[in-house]
Amino acid sequence: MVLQKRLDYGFSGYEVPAVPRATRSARKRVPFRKIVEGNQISAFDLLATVAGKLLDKENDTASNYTWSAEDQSAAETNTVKEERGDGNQSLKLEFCNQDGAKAEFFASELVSQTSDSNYSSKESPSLRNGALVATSDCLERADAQKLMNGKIKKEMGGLSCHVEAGPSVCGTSGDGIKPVSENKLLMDEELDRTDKALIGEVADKCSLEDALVLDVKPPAIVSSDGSFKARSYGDHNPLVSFTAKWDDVNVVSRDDDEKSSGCTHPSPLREPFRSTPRIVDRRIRKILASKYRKVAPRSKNVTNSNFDENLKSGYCNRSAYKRLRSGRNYPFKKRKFFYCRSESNSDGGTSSEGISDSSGNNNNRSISILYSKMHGVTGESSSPADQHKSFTSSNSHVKLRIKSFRVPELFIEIPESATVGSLKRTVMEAVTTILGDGLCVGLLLQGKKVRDDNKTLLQTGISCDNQMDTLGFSLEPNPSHTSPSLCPGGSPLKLPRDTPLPLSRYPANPGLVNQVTCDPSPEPRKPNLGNFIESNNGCASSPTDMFDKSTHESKALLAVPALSMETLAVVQAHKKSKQSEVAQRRIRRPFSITEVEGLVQAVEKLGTGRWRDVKLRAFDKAKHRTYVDLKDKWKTLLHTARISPQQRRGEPVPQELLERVLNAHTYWSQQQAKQQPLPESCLLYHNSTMIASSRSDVD
DNA sequence: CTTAGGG
DNA sequence: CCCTAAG
Repeated sequence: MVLQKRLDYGFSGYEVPAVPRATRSARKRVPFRKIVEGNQISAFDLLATVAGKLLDKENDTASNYTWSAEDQSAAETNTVKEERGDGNQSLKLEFCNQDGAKAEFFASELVSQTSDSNYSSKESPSLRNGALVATSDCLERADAQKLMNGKIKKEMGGLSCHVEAGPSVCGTSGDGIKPVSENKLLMDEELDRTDKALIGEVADKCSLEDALVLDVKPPAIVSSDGSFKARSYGDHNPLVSFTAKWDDVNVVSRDDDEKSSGCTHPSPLREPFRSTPRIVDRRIRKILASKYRKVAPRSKNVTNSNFDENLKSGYCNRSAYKRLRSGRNYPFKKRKFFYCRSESNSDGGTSSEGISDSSGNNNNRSISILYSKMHGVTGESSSPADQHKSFTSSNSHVKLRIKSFRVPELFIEIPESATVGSLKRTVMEAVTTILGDGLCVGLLLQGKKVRDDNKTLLQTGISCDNQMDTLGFSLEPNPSHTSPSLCPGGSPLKLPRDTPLPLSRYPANPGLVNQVTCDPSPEPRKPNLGNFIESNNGCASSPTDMFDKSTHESKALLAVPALSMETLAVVQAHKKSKQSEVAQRRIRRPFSITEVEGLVQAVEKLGTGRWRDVKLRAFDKAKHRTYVDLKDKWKTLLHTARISPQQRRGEPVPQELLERVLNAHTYWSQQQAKQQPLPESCLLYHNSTMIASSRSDVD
């Protein structure tokens, strides 16, 4: 069974620009939180939710308008259209992604006003609140994304698994997740009076799970009998399926005239569900024709928009297999952690071990940072005036501006000897796992950007003794992924200076810029610098000693992005015995000439098939060089020696060494060939040509 | 755990 | 550098 990856993210209080209509105020702060299945956040999801919340508050005069936005990151085309019918309003959001999955999202205005409370109160209390409903015409797909309204969840009682907003869930480990109440407090501070009132209203009206938490994407299947089946992933009940009759599902039903009929009614649907796809198709085609091509197709991201692709079940399975297969932890291979952690729902248990587990017992001098605050900041965005302009310049298009967001609980442990670049990459990897590609991470230290990726953290001034609150990370659009044409209107996303926001969880849009400031970690740090010196001592005789004085052997980087409390906990449960399981790709440490010299020498002596001996002989004290590393280095050396000098990169290896590499290789190949009887054909070939020539002077 | 190779 | 199949 494929376990779904779940991602919990949310925003609160980011600004939504004015719906292009004069009667609407310039911007609305829209608090919301939502959870999706899959690890890809797209503007699509964002938009759907935002739109829903936006309309929640937009109860003014009925008039049709259309607005849309395009997701820069995922090459999805989003169209948001408001429809009105029966005096109720609904918002429809259409999108399609590359692989043809099409879905429609409906954000129905269901906030109960006094006028419509007559039907909503009893049979479906949750319908009183804003709900987001989606349909999909890819029902066959196991990963078809569905939206359910709050009612389903509510009726399932304990299955409303995504109500993580509650302090009981968020605050368990006391490691930086703020209870909602506190968040709300912060939120309020951020808002001006008007917005404050607005949010208060919403909060009052909606329960957490119905309004602030919009549970958007549980995989669902619509069976032939018209019942709506969905799987819900409970905190403690990983895969619980339940069904609900369509009658109970609040779906927007539409006719071809595109008028909404009864979208806000909990009453039975009049229209067979199957009729929807047809309409969808039509619309999708339209969208495709008009807009889709404008979105620069970036294949990688595009594919990532497939939720099921992000399940990476393959990774997980393989990793599990590996864990079973061997218990080694050397070299550290923990990368898969990122891919597997959230699937581990099947482990079921949540754990209170928290992250402390992961950093414990680490004797390396490392900085444990608990990034508990992330808020956006941008230096590059234009002036507020420009931004405002960009929002209002083009009618019928919505430009979302996320003022800030926060990625909670990005836990990172990294040696001081690590480079800034590796730190960035570590953070990036953590974040990317959540967001998908399209972002890069910037590092700010005391407000200044740290650009030199090659400086070590120590050199940069990031050390144990440092106040971690001076450190900041920024999520920036990946330069290689820039696609200027964000929306038909042509005005790109502008990102303003931001203010920290509370409830927010994960950012959704690669067009965004945000910053991460990190608090001092509650984790016990390991500030014993004594070993530092030692670990590089006493190896003066080895060729590797000249190298890398500044780096002590570093435990692999460790980054634990927090997806949610559950996933975090699951991870902990997973590796109770192996704390170091969570780590990162090792730092790249180019071989110095001295090291190459030592390697060549050892191989000349020992041959190419005895890497363990080579390691022992020449790199015994270089703990970061494994025999596999040496083997790999030899491989690359050989390659380097064979290519033209122009094609070589990196620190040039003396030609003399390269020739020794070649000679040693041919010699030992020959030795090997002598021992193992060759096929006759080979024998003939070898005898006649190459062998004799280059075996002379080795050893 | 080591080797050998592909990624 | 990582990952894995094979010894």
